[in-house]
Amino acid sequence: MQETKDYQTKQRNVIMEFFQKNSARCYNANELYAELLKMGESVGKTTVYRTLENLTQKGLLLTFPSQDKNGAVYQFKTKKCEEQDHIHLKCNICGKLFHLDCAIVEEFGLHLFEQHNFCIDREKTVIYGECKHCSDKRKSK
Amino acid sequence: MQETKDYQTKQRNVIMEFFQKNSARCYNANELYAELLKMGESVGKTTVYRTLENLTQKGLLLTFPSQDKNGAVYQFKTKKCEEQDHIHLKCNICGKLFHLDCAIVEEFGLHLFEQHNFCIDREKTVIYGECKHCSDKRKSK
DNA sequence: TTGCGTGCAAAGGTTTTGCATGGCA
DNA sequence: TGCCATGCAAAACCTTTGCACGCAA
Repeated sequence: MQETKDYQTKQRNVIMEFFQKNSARCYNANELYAELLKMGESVGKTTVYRTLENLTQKGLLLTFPSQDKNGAVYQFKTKKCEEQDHIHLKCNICGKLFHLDCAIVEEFGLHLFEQHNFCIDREKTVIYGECKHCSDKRKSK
Repeated sequence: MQETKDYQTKQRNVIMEFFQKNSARCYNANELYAELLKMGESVGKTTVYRTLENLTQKGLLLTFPSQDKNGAVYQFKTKKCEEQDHIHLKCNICGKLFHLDCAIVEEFGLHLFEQHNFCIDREKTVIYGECKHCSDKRKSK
């Protein structure tokens, strides 16, 4: 789509630092825009969008298609994400992302491939559900 | 959100019949609108949206959040979808939906729950990848 | 007849594009 | 200096809402 040039600009650095510091959760374009404003680091909304796309293409951010009406969300791609055989779990309630880094992923993928002729795309696949924290909270109410 | 009343209207029937006849793949609102037009069964776009929501609420359609920029996609919910312990596989290439109806789903869910404290949401989770048909086609090129 | 369903027009929200200006290398 | 990045305004989309009219029950 767009070439990946690489000028080191203030805006790009600010956004990248923001995601690194807040790597536990994901943000949509608006939230990011608002957070940057709050920090006094105003970045135009157009630039926010273009930077999000650019960083995703470079493999520095993960992009999740919107599950609600608030648009796609973005999250810092940690070292863990580079590891081959893991998959993402995402909590419907708190939105937190977990890395399922376990032999079962390999087993599951192999089973799908051998028994069902389906080759899983680990990058794109996200398993939705409820994490322990949110499930405990819900039950204690 | 919206109450689920149930008037039997021409538009609703047309849309429902369309999905039943084309249950192998999914359509977004625009595609559905265009297909109906092509068939000479003009249905207003507003009605298309409202009907898609209505049918989804009634459990007659599956709704998948958009993976691309073309909006959410909808597909007929076959009898298979009612069965408890299955999960959806979706091919990135042809868009076809498969039903993984196999003991491994139960195993996988149990493992996630017991070992990782994560309770999978089978309705919302879609496993993306490449189906045999598309993978064969790609390899033969 | 009652009240939901329909569809037009318009609004709302997210994301993209055109274009002049600014800033990195 | 050359060229990409930025950001404003405007456009392009998808989707929802308001409202008057149509139609099923």
